[in-house]
Amino acid sequence: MAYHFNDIEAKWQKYWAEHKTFKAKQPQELGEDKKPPFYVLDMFPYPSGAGLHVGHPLGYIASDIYSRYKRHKDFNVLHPQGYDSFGLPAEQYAIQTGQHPAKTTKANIKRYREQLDRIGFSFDWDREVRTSNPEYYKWTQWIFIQLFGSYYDYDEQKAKPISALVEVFEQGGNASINVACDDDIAPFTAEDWSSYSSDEKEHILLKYRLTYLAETEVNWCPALGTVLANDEIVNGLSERGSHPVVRKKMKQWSMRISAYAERLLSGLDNLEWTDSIKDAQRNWIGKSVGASVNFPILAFPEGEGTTTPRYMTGGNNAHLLVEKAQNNRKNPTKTEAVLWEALKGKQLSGFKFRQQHLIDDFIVDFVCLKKGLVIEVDGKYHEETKQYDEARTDILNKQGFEVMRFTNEKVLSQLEEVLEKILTKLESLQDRKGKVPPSGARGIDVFTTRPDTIFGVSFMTLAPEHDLVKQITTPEQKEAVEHYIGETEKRSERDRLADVKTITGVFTGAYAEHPFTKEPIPIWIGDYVLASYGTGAVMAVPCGDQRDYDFAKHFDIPIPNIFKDTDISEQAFAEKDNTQIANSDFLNDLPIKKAIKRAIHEIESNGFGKSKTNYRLRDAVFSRQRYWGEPFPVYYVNGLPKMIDEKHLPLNLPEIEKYLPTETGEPPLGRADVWAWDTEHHKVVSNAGVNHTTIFPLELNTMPGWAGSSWYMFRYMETDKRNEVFASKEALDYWQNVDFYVGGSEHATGHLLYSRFWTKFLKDRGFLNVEEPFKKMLNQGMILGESAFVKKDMNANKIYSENAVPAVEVQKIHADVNLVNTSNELDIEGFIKFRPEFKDAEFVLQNGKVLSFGEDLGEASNGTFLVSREVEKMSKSKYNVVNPDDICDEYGADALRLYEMFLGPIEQSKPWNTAGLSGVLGFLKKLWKLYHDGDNFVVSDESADKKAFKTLHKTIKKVTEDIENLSLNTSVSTFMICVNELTQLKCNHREILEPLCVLISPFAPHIAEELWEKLGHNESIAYEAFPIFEEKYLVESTKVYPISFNGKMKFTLELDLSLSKAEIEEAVMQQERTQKQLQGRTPKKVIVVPGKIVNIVG
RNA sequence: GCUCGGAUGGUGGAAUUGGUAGACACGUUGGACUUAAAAUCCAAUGGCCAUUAUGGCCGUGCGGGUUCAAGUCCCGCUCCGAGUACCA
Repeated sequence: MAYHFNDIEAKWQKYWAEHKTFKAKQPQELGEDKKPPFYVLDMFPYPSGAGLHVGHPLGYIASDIYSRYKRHKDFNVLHPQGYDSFGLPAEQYAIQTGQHPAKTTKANIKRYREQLDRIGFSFDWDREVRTSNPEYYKWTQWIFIQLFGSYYDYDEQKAKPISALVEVFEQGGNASINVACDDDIAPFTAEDWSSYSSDEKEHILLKYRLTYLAETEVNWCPALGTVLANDEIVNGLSERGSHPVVRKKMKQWSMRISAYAERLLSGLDNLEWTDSIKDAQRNWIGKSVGASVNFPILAFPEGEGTTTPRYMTGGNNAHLLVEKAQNNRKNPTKTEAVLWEALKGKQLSGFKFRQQHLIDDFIVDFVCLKKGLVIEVDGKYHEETKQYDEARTDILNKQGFEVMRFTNEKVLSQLEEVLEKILTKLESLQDRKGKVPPSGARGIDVFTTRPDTIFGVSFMTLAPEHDLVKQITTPEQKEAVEHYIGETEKRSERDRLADVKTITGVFTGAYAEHPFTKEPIPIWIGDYVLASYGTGAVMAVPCGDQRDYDFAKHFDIPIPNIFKDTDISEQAFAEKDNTQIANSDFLNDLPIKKAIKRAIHEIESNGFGKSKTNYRLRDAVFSRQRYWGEPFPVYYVNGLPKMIDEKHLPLNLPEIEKYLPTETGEPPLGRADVWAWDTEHHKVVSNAGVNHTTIFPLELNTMPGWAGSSWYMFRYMETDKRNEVFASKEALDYWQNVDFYVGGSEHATGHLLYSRFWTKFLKDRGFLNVEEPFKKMLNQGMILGESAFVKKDMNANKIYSENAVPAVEVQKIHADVNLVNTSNELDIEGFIKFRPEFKDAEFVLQNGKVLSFGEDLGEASNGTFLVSREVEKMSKSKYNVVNPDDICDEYGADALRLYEMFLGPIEQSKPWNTAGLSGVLGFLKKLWKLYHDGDNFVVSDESADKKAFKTLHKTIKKVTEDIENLSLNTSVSTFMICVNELTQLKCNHREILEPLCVLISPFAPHIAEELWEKLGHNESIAYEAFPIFEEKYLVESTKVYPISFNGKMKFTLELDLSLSKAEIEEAVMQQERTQKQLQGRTPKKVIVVPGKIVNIVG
């Protein structure tokens, strides 16, 4: 009787579905049966319109094998499946066709289910979830409300209800709390708090909630009326339609995931995940330890009042002159000294003068900034020509300064007269115009991981977007700075990052003061500093940081060296080991690690800053301007968000006519007519009713794709009470978390991070009792397609077979792989139907024969047409998609399952080759034959011989180990070897074939069930005990020793395992072949490893 | 640049702690069966040189090293893949 896989597979798939064979038991159903739970989960698919290709089931097959194995091992296995059914493709399809996304999603799911069912997965479909079902997203909304109602306490490292924070505020304000919050919160006392209105209180609380509304910078495309993700922008234009994109601030919901940075990082240590995924998360979280330091800004001189014009009047190159000016001050000429004696300390009728002051790119001798009067004396520093003096005066005039010049002689001989002239002039002048500096800005906070290099600071750089930039920029530099900011705004963040080589920046004209040396430090802006990381400002240490170094070189900023015995003439010295600090006051001669500690100590004890840990992880924007997503359970009262009461969930997605944003740029939900919340009747009502007293507008954004997928693993745990709870306590206590998770590694920093975040949050608030969602994870590789190409003459309508290409320029064109057989022969007729544009083309066959349209293409067998093959990602656009349905039709589901496993290590990417399936199909046929004699099922009840037992137990051992290690490709090989050996032995004994059937059932469940039934069992094989390996069947008395000479194996020799080392050596040396190899030489050494090898050296 | 993987026949891959490199398949070649094809079965298949042989030499990306013995361990490269990126 032949192996009719189609009938067998259909029969058992039906059986499993009817008997609910794979239904997992809830704890209360277990009764006496105290099976331990085991939860195996696949990352649920997004049901796309394209259906499944042969690459998709790879992970599902692996997890299915594992699930079935665990059932054989007597676990209560939970192995569910569902659909991540909200998402962009359905919405885009809806925009194009007007079809409701729910409709297409439903159709896609139906198709997915049909395809999945054909492969024989042991899913418990009773627990299916769909993220777009209101009964599911009710709980996604519920979790959002819990997040809104929570804040994060850093001291306790957990989330707590917001009501606890209100109590803290009532008792002591916000001065001494250590909680996660926005960074722009003003301090307030308990009295302040009680004096606030409830709206004010709400505004403040919003800055502490774990999900909050905030102005976020987004890529806004006015033409498309939507926000674009970074990868939807190419060269500053939208990918679709090439419309301009601008950075725009929008009110968006954000998730305060940054609060969990430390726990997300430390939690990784205990997970059985691959190092590469853990590393990706560690990088993403990006913890760096260092210090935050405050650099005071010199813009606000003491004692001059707030009406005084700016102190800083230097130009773009002024930083180069600072040192010179200092020198000049220290070493004045005689004339300067005399005049300064008379001017300093507001002696001259209370007018304050400064000496050797920077204005634009000049150092002027004296200046009264209030009146804008410059006094210059001729001396050793002014040997310039008259022309130069005039040019200089001209520039100073343009900057709003009057210039008076006196000769040395005049000052020395007629000081009184000079002073009088100056005073007269001063009194005749209006106050110089200047912006009033704000009182709030006290300095620039920077974050550094290298506080030890603080004495190497020679400038500071702010991100162009930094709030302080506008405040500190001097009038002289205003134009340059504004121009620069304008230029950077035009570039998207991504472009900026891509173009690392070009060094750009501009001097603000402002100076900060070094906290230790009190020296002025020029403040620049540059786009190599990111507003989004740290404080958006850096203390630049060019000798120790390559980017600072490059910037300094480019703008000719000094590069002081603070590393002992290092050469920084070519590049910065960024190493942390084997060097000591120099030119750094109290840090001199300290090795770097000690210097860091000392520097932090000094910074803290002087009040310049404090030690700080910084994380790269940013809060996640949670709003999308889309239709096909979860609606927020939020309505707005006076612009303040309010949550809909939990009792009234779900808030269903409204119906709209078109799925595009509105004409006014609102998200698609802005098109809904019935989208207002009636707080009296607790229901959604028409927008017309909005009165802002009882009826309020609802949120128009929807949640992002990762909302629903961040908690679905817990939803599967519940069966009955799905409407009352997202999962009952009993169920959560029993199943705990996912024991084994299977999916692609592309979710390393998305889904896998967000679900860890939500799990931790739900645990903090007592809704879950596990800290992590997924204990062990397997990341399957991608199955690649073997694309087929024909070669077309670039200049003629001629298409060539692989080996018939003449010396002309050709172009490769994809041919659908379904038109190519396993020998790479193309079905030309099919190709013309597939690409009608070539219906008039000539086809040059392998033998040079030319076929063209009109001829009988069936005659193509007179010569073949071959395609060339190339491995590419499997995708519709490359016409290399292989449909699992076709494989099931032709080879069977069991063959498909075995083949996908047999291809290679599961985590590795590898090309699909349909031809290879004949190997596994042949194996299944051989397996089938073991149980049959011709057409009859024949199994002997006599006892099997030793060899058969040895083969069986060898197989049990290897397969058990392989499944545990997830080396599923080698277990398929092992089965092949086993069946080959048993065939050789003509073994048809029940005591061998029955365990073999169980052994193979996780891999090829249909054939196993069929054979099991034929063996006389009337229950499914699914819960049979897995065969246990017994050592005794493998015990050997002899070993075939490889005998090697100088490490090279020359021949083998079978020897008794009981022999001692000496006996083995003797036996080997007696061999004629040994003597032949030695050719009369005496071996220097003979290495004998009993049971392994003999090596003769000499 | 940084982080993590990887490189073995014509192809996918095996070799779990250093111990017979190439398991198991695909493909190819030859043969049997057949009117023929399919299916099935048998044999060969890393390269080179031999062929009277149970024969010799070379072989796991490249160059060194450790060892009786290296695909496996160490040092230095090259190339490929993935992730991430001016992270201060």
